[in-house]
Amino acid sequence: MGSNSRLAVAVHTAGILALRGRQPVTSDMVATSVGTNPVVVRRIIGCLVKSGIAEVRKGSGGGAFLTRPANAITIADIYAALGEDELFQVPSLGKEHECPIGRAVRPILHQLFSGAEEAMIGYLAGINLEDLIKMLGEDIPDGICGEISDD
Amino acid sequence: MGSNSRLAVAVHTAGILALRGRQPVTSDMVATSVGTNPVVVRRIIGCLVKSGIAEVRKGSGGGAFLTRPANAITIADIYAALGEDELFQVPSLGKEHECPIGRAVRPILHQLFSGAEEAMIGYLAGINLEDLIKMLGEDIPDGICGEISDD
DNA sequence: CATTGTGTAACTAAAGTGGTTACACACTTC
DNA sequence: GAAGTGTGTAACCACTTTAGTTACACAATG
Repeated sequence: MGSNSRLAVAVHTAGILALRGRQPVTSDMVATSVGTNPVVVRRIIGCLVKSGIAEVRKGSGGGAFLTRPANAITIADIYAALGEDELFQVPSLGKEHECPIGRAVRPILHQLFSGAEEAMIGYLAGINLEDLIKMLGEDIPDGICGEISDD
Repeated sequence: MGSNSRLAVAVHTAGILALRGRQPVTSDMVATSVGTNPVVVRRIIGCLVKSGIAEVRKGSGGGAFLTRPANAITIADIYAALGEDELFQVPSLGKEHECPIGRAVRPILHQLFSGAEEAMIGYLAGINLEDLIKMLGEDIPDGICGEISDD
């Protein structure tokens, strides 16, 4: 694709985990809700686990759940968990035959782009999972895809 | 690649045009400075022209030049000129078998992601080509890759 | 009219994602 | 301990995007 829907899947996943509290959620359930494959979800959840946002219990009755309360997890945390490359790349040049302007511009571009990325991350840092759930509003159903309601 | 170095090329290109003022710059010259192919540069310049930032004169002695003073062109203008997709995509789901949460989450994600992109663009809008040139500092040489100095 | 430079098409190559299948391993539960 | 459940991960395919390159027609200068 080239286009990143990874963050969408990750936020969606984390949102579900937040809704379910300490109830473990299987990758199958999340996949059904997101509309993708369980393996795709597991790859994302793996990122969340690696950065300490989520935890996974294996075996029967297992699944993933958040390690922190929803209001202690920002979207920026989730973004960082994915470990994406920089938004904009500055192509590296050959060492020799380089234009002096070309050489001078590159560090400026780096600075510029990292500033832009910071700005974006700053925005994401201002929203946490609890906010997200609140934004979902009243129409949150009790079950994920009708499969489960609660114990 | 998947990674966007297009913005880097575009900003680099626009920077050179800004440095050269009304002197037309050929795609060959820019390509040498950027370290890429003239065609790649022409594709980028085409975007700049389409959005009114630059103009192109064909034929001998021709090339591209900016239509506005450098301080009237922000990096956000250049970013917009490229016509990139949204930074983060929200995957579209099949219509039927959709989880109610899945359905509720998608518009929230859209809102979230466009907010993030706005934040980034806002940052880019705060920097114009004149700022960029100033950042280059004193070590701006007089020529692009030593080929030309001035008329 | 010759030269120069753009615009564009066409093709190749490389990389990232998503989707899928398959299977070993861990953990729970009985 | 045995069975069942769910994860982790590898392997592979399909698709998309981008960069790079060659080639050539067309426009404009001089």
